[in-house]
This record gives sequence, structure tokens and C-alpha cells, in this order.
Amino acid sequence: MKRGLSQTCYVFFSVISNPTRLAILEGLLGQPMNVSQMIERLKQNQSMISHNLRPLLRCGFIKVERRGKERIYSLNGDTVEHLFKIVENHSRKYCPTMGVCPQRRTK
Amino acid sequence: MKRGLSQTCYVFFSVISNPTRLAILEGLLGQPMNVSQMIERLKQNQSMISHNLRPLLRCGFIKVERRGKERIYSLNGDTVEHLFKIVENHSRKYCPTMGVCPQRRTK
DNA sequence: TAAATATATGAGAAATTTTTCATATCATGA
DNA sequence: TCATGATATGAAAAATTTCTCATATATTTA
Repeated sequence: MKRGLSQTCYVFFSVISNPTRLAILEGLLGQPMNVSQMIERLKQNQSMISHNLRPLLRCGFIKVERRGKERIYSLNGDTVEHLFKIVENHSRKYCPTMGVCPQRRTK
Repeated sequence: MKRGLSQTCYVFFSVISNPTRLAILEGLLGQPMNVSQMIERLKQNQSMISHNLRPLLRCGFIKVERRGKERIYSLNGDTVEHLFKIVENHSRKYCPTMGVCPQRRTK
């Protein structure tokens, strides 16, 4: 089931609809980091982090730069900031209980 | 693994990272619709549509109004418009091949 | 060049999500 | 109130995604 804009959005959103990847992005919002720092910060094993960096990279959410044996990851542009802002607004306005929203929502 | 903002974002994004739900939202961008119209438009069975409407409703992406036996669904606010705009910008700028992005992305 | 450190990768197991199928509910009109 | 049309729901099967474990690669330093 592939359809124009929806299709692009699907690739885009499926990359960021994952707790580990979101936590990585949230971390990078503060400052660039290497993998070891992410491991420490997220308390996840190295493989986990590494596997999750890949889709973020592939879809241009982040970029990477080599420094010695380390790799420094950082956010690519301000897509992530914008996104997070939208989520905040939306959840404040329409879903204040943050994911534990009421069943129905009628006008 | 639950963490603050990431957690909210996770609920939010997992609701919209699905082709059927995105197509529903894309459709509603044009005009409100009842379920039968969605079935026709998306060429999906009724159960499929109905199951997918629920999370959209629960997280406030859409709202519903009853009219006789029908239910008219429409977008709630302009979260969806904003989101789609961000995706368009991002993919144009960082991922022009739309999901078939190059493996790596180094500065 | 061998060892050590940092990170990536592949494959299978585990977990989650989606889809289908059968059935339930609810409003309307005969 | 019965039949019909519109939509919702629950449970199990099917598909997809995530996670883990073992191993590979690349860079630096001794």
C-alpha cells in the first residue's frame, strides 16, 4: 500500500516512532555525542545504539563525523526541533494526559 | 523504556507511522468523511478502517460527529498540516529520494 | 604489526503491530 | 419491532520490528 505523500511520511515517521531513536534525538538536541556517550546516557548496549543510529542516518535526521576512532553524531538541520515543538503543542492542546488520552473525542 | 518528552513523542509518532492511518489523515486534509467514503477511497475493508481510526481518535488527531447512522470524521486542529509540511521540507532538503536515501550522510 | 578501543553488522529470537474474520451495536425506516 | 445499513470490537493469525549475541571492521598506540 504505497501512496504519494503518505508514503514519504510513512518512511519518515516510522524512523522516529521508536523510543530508543527518540531518546537519541532528544540527547543530540543538547549537543553532539559519540556512541559511547549515548550508551552511557541511554543505558543501552552498544549494538542497540548502533542499530538504531542507522535509520536515523539513512533518513537524514542526523549526520556523523569521524574523530579518531570515535564517531560524533549530531542533528541535521532543525527538523527534530520543529517536530518536538509540534508534539508539545498538540499534546498540550488535544491530549493533555500524554498518551493516556480519553477513548473518544467528539466535537 | 519511558522517558519524558521522548515518551510523549513515542505515543504520538507511533500513531501516525502507519500507511493506512496516514492515508486517512491525508484524505481528511481535503474534507471530512464518513467511514464508507474512506473504505471507497482507500480500498480497504471496513474493519481495517475502523481499527485504524481508533488510535487517531484516541490521540486527538481527528474528531468524530454522528449524523444519523453515519459518523463523520474530520481533522482536529492543524497538527497534521504542520506535520506534513515538515516532512516535505525535510525530505526535499535531506532525503530527496524519498525513503530510498543513501546509506550514509556525513557532513 | 599486535593489542586495544570504538563502532558496525548479520542472523535469529523475542516482542509488537497489523490484518482478517466473525460478530456486536446502534440508529433508521418499514 | 423487525430488517437494514453503517460502524465498532475482540481474538487469533500473519507480518513487521526490535533486541540480543556473536563477530567484524577501522583507527590508534605500543
